[in-house]
Amino acid sequence: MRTRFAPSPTGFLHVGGLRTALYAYLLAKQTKGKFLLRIEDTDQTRSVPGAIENILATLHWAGLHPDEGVMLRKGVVAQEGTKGPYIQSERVEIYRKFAAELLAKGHAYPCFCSPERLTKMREAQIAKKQAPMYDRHCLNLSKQEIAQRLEKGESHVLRLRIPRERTLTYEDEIRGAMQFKGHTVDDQVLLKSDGFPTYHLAHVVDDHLMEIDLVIRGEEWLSSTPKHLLLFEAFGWQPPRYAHVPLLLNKDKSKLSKRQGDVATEEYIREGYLPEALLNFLALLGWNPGSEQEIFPLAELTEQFSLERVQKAGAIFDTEKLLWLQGQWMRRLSRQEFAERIRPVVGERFPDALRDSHFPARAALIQERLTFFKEAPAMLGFFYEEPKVTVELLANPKQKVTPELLPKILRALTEICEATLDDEWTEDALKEKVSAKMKVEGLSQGQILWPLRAALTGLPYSPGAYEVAVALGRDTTLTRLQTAAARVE
RNA sequence: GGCCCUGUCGUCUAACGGUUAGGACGCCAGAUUUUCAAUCUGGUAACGCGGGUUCGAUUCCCGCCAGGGCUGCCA
Repeated sequence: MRTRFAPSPTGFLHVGGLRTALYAYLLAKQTKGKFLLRIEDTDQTRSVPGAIENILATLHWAGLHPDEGVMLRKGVVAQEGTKGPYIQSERVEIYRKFAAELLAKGHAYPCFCSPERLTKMREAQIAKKQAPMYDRHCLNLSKQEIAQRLEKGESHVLRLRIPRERTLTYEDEIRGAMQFKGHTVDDQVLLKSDGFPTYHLAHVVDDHLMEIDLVIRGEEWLSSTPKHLLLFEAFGWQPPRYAHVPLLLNKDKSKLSKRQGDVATEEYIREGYLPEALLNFLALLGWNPGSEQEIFPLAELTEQFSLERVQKAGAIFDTEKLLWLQGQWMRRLSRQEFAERIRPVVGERFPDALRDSHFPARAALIQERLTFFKEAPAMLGFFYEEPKVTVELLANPKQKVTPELLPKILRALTEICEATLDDEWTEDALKEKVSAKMKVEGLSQGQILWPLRAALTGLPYSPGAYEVAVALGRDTTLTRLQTAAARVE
């Protein structure tokens, strides 16, 4: 199966677009077909420089690599495939040729109406509570007049002539049987006065020429589908199957917009989300596996995805679950990869981390405690700089550690550590000695371990006392205990 | 206004005539625990409304209501 994703280069990649791209990608991969990327830049006024690179880079981050069409090669925009060009602005001659065919066959007609007249016409229609639609003023022009005005080079567009008496039907892959009455469909502009095609013409021509057999796009295109069907028919082409995916919604259920939150995929990249987490989240917004599985690597999505299980109703883009998925995916990283990923992040603030041979072991202590890599420096800082230990931190009412008790506790801890040699400096050995000491001194676990952990880390919460002591080593542990002891005297 | 789409816990969703309406996130409680996370257990919470059809409707039909999309020489 050949599917495509066809964004407009108007800025960033919208998360809704990413989901559409994901679905198209999954179906292509599932059928061992091709996933194409086409750029729809027929609106000269909206194209933004750099947007193509930006969108491609984001798709690359997500791992949705196009097999054909526009793609990034060594960071540069390139086009690959035999059915190009894949950037619509480079295809205008093609569209003009097909537009001429439509004109010749009588499926389209030139329209000379000025924007002003059209605006007035619409206003009048609305005032009369009529549906705003082109009144076919130019359809009634005589052949000579048309020829004359064309001859003069008068500005005009080309409109699709909708057979008003027809009823257009098709079977949507997601929504089922669809039906539209011709007289409710407007005579759509196909070719603009600047010679560029509108989306409608370009979509039909391109998806036919590029042999796309399944068009996956947002629900906002549902009501223009009859126009597209008519175009395929006018050209005598087999139309593709259509799957209109439900919209992603704001909290108030309106179409997801920039105004009400982060809709740019880049924003989530910047936040530090893993592509696996975002894709997993997006896949489940509108699709379900029919099982109770929640965690889906891309490969499993590819295996299990099906349009039959795509939801018809729109889904509110609520990122709470995304956060949870992010945590899940963090924990799924191998220890080694996790360490490699956070090392540069920690190194930015603590250069020593870059040279630290113990770094992987230390990183392992926080893997299940963080959600984003950027949290790592704050959590591992105590390995690379002296913690700021205060009496307030060392004492803890909940653990029944009073300031008065601290000297005694810290002395006990120091004794334990002094009595534990380097070669027996393990969690088990320390545990054993600590519990023996507890009994002798009449202290509870909390009373002895809270101050130990606090003295070593300077943090109200952190990995456990024993883990930290072992990761820090005997010497540093003793030094920090002494520092803390000095503080409480 | 017209056309079209949609309607199950707060959110994402399962169910395809008969279920104590299931799961996940969130939230709450408990367990674990030196802290914070993580983890485990339990709890909270939904079929928009009204008519049909049927022995029986969340499920099928109709109407209503609500929300949304489109209604551009934007995509």
